[in-house]
Amino acid sequence: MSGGGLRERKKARTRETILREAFRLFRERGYNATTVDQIAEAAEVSPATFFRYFPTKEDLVARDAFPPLIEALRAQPPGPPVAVLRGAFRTAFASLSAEEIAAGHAREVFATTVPELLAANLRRSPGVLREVTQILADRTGSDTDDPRIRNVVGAVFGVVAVVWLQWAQDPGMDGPAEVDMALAHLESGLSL
Amino acid sequence: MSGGGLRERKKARTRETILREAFRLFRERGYNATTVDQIAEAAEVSPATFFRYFPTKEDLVARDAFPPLIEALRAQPPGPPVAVLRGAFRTAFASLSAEEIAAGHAREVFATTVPELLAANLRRSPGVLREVTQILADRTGSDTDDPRIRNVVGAVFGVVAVVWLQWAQDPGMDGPAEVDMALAHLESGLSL
DNA sequence: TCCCTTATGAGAGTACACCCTCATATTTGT
DNA sequence: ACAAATATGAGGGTGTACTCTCATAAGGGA
Repeated sequence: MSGGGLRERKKARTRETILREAFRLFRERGYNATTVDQIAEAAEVSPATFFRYFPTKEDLVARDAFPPLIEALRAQPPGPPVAVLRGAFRTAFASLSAEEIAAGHAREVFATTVPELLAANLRRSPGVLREVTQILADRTGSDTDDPRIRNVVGAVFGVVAVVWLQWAQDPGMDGPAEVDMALAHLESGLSL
Repeated sequence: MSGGGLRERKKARTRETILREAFRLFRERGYNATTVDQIAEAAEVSPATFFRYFPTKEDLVARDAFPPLIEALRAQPPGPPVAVLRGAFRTAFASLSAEEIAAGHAREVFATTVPELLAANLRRSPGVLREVTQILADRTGSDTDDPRIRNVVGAVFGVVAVVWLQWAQDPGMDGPAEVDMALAHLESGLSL
């Protein structure tokens, strides 16, 4: 990871500096109130350079589509779809270090706090939803647009989203554990 | 409703003209590619006047938080939460005319297509979720932050959202009916 | 009819994301 | 050590949402 020439390392460091300073400023004065010029100045690069690293300001916060989930989903043993998805979430979280989860959470807090960022993230959600739906359909041998699969995916992600929202507001919460419990609840038919 | 002085009527007409022309332009050239100046010109008002009617461009598309749902929810007979929510959706849709549903759908298509608008709509979603959660908690006599209620709300809205997304892409679909079927499926434990 | 309130237009002005160009500095391969 | 490739800075430029001010016009009540 630390390999590559000096150029690569400098680029990576610049990139991290920009990210770090940007999030610091976001935290201090909010996303909208922070201008690109301010971020550039704090990171000691020119505004032009900022845009060479991040095409848009939103890209600072756009995260990748949680690839571990897809991978974990493929590796799940057979079972009812909700259980399979629950297992996938569990496996995916287990594959991350505590630091990774914490970092992801910090970013997530922004993403759920600032609507513009939420939208930037959501922009790629349909793709994830489709992919998950596709995998589940393949596994169960049903059609891709089987409404039942669609409903399962919707319900699961709805539950996860709601836990996520709550986690963003209550940092003391154990997010992954809470997700698992919530999915167990869904699995058992949302009983009271 | 058509009462009031001439002033009121003119204002209402101006407002509708702006909305109509704006959506026409959006349809023709897209949301981002349509400037406020163009909308103002098409509606034959000055740009300044545009902003007197709509504080921001996004407000053209921001819809109210589907008030019929809240109302219908309060009026539901007692029962398990998922069934109550399902009934609320059914009642809410029934209270709307076909035109209203179609208009809402058209607007929805924009809202799911253009990220900026998605953000504008999402901005009020947490409020709706909280309100629905609150009502359900009151009805069942449980605490507002009872995870079970939270999970139910998440699952229901997740399912509805997924149907909604599909509806936005397939205008031939009977949205309300599909929502009802999907919620019935959820109610029965997402069986395959 | 006269006055008061309010809506509008005109137009200049601001803020900020994002682009372009070109000169300079830094790194890499030879 | 040198040349080619590339990263950066400086700084000017653009588009567009949104604001402000002020003069004019239009509606409403007496």
